[in-house]
Amino acid sequence: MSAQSPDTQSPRPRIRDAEATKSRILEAAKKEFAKNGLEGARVDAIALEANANKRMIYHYFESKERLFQTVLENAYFDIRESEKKLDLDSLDPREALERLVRFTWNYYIQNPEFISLVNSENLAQARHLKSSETVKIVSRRFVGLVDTILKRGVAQGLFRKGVDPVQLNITIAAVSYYYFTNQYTGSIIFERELMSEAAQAERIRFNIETILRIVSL
Amino acid sequence: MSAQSPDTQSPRPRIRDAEATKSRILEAAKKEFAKNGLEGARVDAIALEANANKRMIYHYFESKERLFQTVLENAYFDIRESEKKLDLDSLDPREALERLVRFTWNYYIQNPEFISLVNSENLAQARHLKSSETVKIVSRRFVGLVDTILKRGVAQGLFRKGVDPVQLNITIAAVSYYYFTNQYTGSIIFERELMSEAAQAERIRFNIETILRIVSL
DNA sequence: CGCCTTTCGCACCATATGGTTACTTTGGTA
DNA sequence: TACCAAAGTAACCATATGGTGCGAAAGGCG
Repeated sequence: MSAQSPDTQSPRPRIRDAEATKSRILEAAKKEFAKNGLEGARVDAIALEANANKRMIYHYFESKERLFQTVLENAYFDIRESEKKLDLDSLDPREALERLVRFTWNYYIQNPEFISLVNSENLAQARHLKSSETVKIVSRRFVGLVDTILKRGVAQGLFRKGVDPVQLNITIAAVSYYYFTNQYTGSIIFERELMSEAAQAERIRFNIETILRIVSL
Repeated sequence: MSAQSPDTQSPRPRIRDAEATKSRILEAAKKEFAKNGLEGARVDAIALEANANKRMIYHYFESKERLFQTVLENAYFDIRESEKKLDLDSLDPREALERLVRFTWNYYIQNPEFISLVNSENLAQARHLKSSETVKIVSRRFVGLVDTILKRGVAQGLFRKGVDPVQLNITIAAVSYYYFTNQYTGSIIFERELMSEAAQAERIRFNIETILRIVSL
């Protein structure tokens, strides 16, 4: 990089961009909260990582707690947005379920912060989510997704009747979520490298089979 | 309460009981770590709850980190001890699986700290468990449990062949564990009281059915 | 009984942490 | 172009926190 000016100590002109700064803070906060939990996360570390001044965090987000809340709400919003793009209604019900199971897995892989954030929120007894209307709204659509698939499967004589869509939903999340969130203790207890490519492929297969067996006649 | 003596400020004679003190500290630590996580837990709070002096914690356990490690190892030891008492080998394979699923559920209900401790340890990337030989040993027996049931089921023509006992083990834990650890966010997202007696009974039923469907022919 | 190891308690420390005060700089606009 | 609200910075603060130094008392043992 060449010298921009012959200044003795060019105090690089501060760029004013509120949106960019906010977004850098949010990204850094997501990382830090995910890595160290709500209590373990350090506001100074977030400021540093975001390349922002700590004061800005309090300026835009009021407190560490509220920053966490914003990060969490965004995380829920993002996963539900991704689900919207799945277009499951055009698929055979069995394939739709399989795609949903695969999607869940891949989302956790690509967004490892999500699980950790949710864990932190549960440790906090969901006190940040209680007041969040957005999360409730986006979640409703999500539950409807599986319900529709189930109904279509039953109508086509592919699935058995009486499967509770909420229980199925929970189970679809559970079989992937548990695997990831307990990957460290799991690898020790089962004396098996759970995160290798081979192990992952095997687990996805098993999960798809599990979910299809739940709904099968 | 009557005055025990006419002393001006009877400094109640200190009772010396190392084992009792250690055990009170461990119990208090389990509670505090489970409630607030490894980072959120406060050593002062543990001392207070244990009715012990903070100095004793460092005397017996060296550091907060090592105290956590001890609590965690004990927790794993306890759950494996309980499983030993299940006597699954005398049961019909299907009933053995059902009993194991029920046991897992009940254990989490009766020992809510367990899940939270394991979550904390995974946030810490299992760094406290890595050096623990005891955990590895007691875990081995645990995996063998399901393997035996599966083999017996296959031999009796009740279960299909080729089910990986580790995958099944993980799934048995997953369907209960996820439900509990995400009970707070879950109740919001699914807009349903997940911890009512009725909801719990329904979930146990669903879990048993899920596990039996995985192994069925 | 007197000794001495172990258990226990108080006061204290260095540091880290969430949060704030007070100030400077930027850049859109009247 | 001068103004001023908003964006940004640095130094600072009160407090909480994990961890210790050191002395006192308990009680088993010779």
